[in-house]
Amino acid sequence: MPARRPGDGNTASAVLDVAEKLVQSRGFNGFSYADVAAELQLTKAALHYHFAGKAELGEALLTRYTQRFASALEAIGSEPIEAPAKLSAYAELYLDVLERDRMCLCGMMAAEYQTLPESMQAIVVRFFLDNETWLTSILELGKTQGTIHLDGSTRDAARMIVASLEGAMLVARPFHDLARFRAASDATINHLTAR
Amino acid sequence: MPARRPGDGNTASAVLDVAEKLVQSRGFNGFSYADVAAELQLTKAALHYHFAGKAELGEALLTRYTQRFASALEAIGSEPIEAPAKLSAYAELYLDVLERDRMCLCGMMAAEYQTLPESMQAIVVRFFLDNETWLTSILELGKTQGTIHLDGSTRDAARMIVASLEGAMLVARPFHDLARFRAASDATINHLTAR
DNA sequence: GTCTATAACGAGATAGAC
DNA sequence: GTCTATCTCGTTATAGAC
Repeated sequence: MPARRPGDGNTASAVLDVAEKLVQSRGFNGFSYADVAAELQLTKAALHYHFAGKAELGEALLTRYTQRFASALEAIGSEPIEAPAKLSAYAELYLDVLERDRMCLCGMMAAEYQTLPESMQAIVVRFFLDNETWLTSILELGKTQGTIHLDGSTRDAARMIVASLEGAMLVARPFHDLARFRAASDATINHLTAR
Repeated sequence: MPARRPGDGNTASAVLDVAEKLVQSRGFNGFSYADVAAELQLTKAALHYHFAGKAELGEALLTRYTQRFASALEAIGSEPIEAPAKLSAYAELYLDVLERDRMCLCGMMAAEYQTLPESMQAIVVRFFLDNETWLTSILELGKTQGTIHLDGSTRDAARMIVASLEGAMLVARPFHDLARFRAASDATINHLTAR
């Protein structure tokens, strides 16, 4: 990943990188154009050229993030591993974020949900729905394989996984404690694994 | 709960009520003195008399919230019911918050953690530690009673409960869906209950 | 694409009258 | 305890030069 140079056509992407980091650590209401501009040694006006307003920047952030996440899910889905391993790989995605001392972008925005423009709210909601749908399919696969055992519905279990991992990130971050996340993550996955 | 009248000595408490609602729904960085003043038909200057600055207001909010929560835990601890019932009562505390379309005050502030004054950060961290300690004692009780079965440590299980419930609130709120919370909450509690 | 300059607004906060 | 008035600063955003 080469460093950005003025006018090299990668500015928009560099802006997204910096803004993403700021939102994931400080929240959408906790950062400003000035913060991004300072870090990239640009002016606020230059940012407005690339992203007309904060809402547009937020939409772009969410769109890129959710697409990346969807690609990661697709990759995990294609791996020739059993369902429990796919769930562990899923949890790893969250851990990767936490390791950089960040909150899930959509988890952060779920907290700030009521203050977001509608265009952004819609993307946040869809992120969670898509995660649930993907997890549901993995859980179904596990049931077929006999590697996953569930008491209730696969949809409910999928929702529980999302909630547990998002909550584990939320709580672990103030403690700077990856072990806190791992414990919650492992307990969640393990208890779904057939005995 | 009688309505507040100017100068009746309940203004500080009324300010806390309004600010608490605003923080729980919009976040600490998502509300302003102007919002509180408007709702109470006061001026911003009057608020500054009661709470010198936003940091002091935030500390007061957290202190009151955590004390109330601690009282609720003490009450549940004293009830003559078995450990699983105590855990259900614990989950009810979260549901009560969600029913008013609010996030846990400390869960919200955990998201915004990096932007908070240190005085507030310390209270947020202690809230989670106190919850874990209380839950750990309940889980120990359950093990003694034979009503709770755990694979790992009581401390890890306590942390998992906190994370799951906070995460379930976080995700359920954008959907305005109490059932989403209940499903995650029930699954979490039930799987700890001895079979 | 990026800049300077500035507009327009809202934020947290303070002084001093009542 | 509450007010009016004001201050200062940071925010989003725009106009227009380069």
